[in-house]
Amino acid sequence: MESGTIPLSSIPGPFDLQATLESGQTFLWTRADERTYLDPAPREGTDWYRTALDDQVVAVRQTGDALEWRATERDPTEALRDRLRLDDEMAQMLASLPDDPLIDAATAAFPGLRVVDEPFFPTLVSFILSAQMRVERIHSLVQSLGETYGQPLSFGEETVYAFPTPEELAAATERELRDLGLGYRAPYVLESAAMVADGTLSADDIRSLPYEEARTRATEFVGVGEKVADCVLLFSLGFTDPVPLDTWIRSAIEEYVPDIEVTTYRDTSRAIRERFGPYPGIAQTYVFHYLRHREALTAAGRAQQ
DNA sequence: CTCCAGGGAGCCT
DNA sequence: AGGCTCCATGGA
Repeated sequence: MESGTIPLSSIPGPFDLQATLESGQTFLWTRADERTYLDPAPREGTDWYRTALDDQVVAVRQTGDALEWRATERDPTEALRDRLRLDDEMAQMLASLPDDPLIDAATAAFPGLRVVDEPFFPTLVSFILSAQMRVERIHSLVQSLGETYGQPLSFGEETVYAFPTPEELAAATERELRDLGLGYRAPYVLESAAMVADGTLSADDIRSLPYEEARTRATEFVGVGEKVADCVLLFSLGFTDPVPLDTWIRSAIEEYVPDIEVTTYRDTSRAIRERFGPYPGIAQTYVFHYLRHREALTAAGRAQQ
């Protein structure tokens, strides 16, 4: 077992591991203590979060002045920098966001939240599952897929499962996936996994296109409409434009930006991106996380007084 | 019991 | 193109 630290001083701008991994962008990490999302972290830093990363198990936690890591085979620092976008100049990017009351409140509530850059296929499947599903349950199902179809990797005395490859998942049956609890999404996952496995549509096919064309192309996957396509582009393909228009963001537009008429996805997206520029996806990710937790934040604020 | 969840497919006009 | 309806499942 290897171990080491990444000093927070080497990361430009604020960084918040818990907010980054528990804000519904990625469902590939698990908290070692199995507590639920956004339960308070221990005093001396966050809990350990684990994932399978490049054929080894990596665990990270954040302390007062560093990211500590443990890995079964080799130093994962470079991979962590890529996935958690540790090299982004966050202070500069946050300062460049428009001066808007909602964005200001969201960035102030969780400074250090970063938009992740996770692998394409697990992200595609995760957000196919996300249709009409709570964040916590998406996480539970993604973990179940790993435990059922993914490769086991030892982590000390414990076992961590990699997310299944397209081939491994495409070999499942609809009956099995329905028994796992995927419901009507089971055939969507199977068909899209087969499309990736046989090369019908790849991450590179989508990545190379201009944003709106990429979004349309991604909807060729089964179970992927414009909203899910936006999530995949934002959280796994490096696009900074997507503003996934889910129920939270749509209601936020009606409440905070009433002059934007919510019509078609394309036109609403264009209008909100104009307001959220120059990094609409980052602004959206902050706003989504803030909206889902602002009641708790308000309650905590009252408790402190 | 009802209602709802980071929506999308299929079918209708 | 835009508007319906149905879709599984679990938790509040």
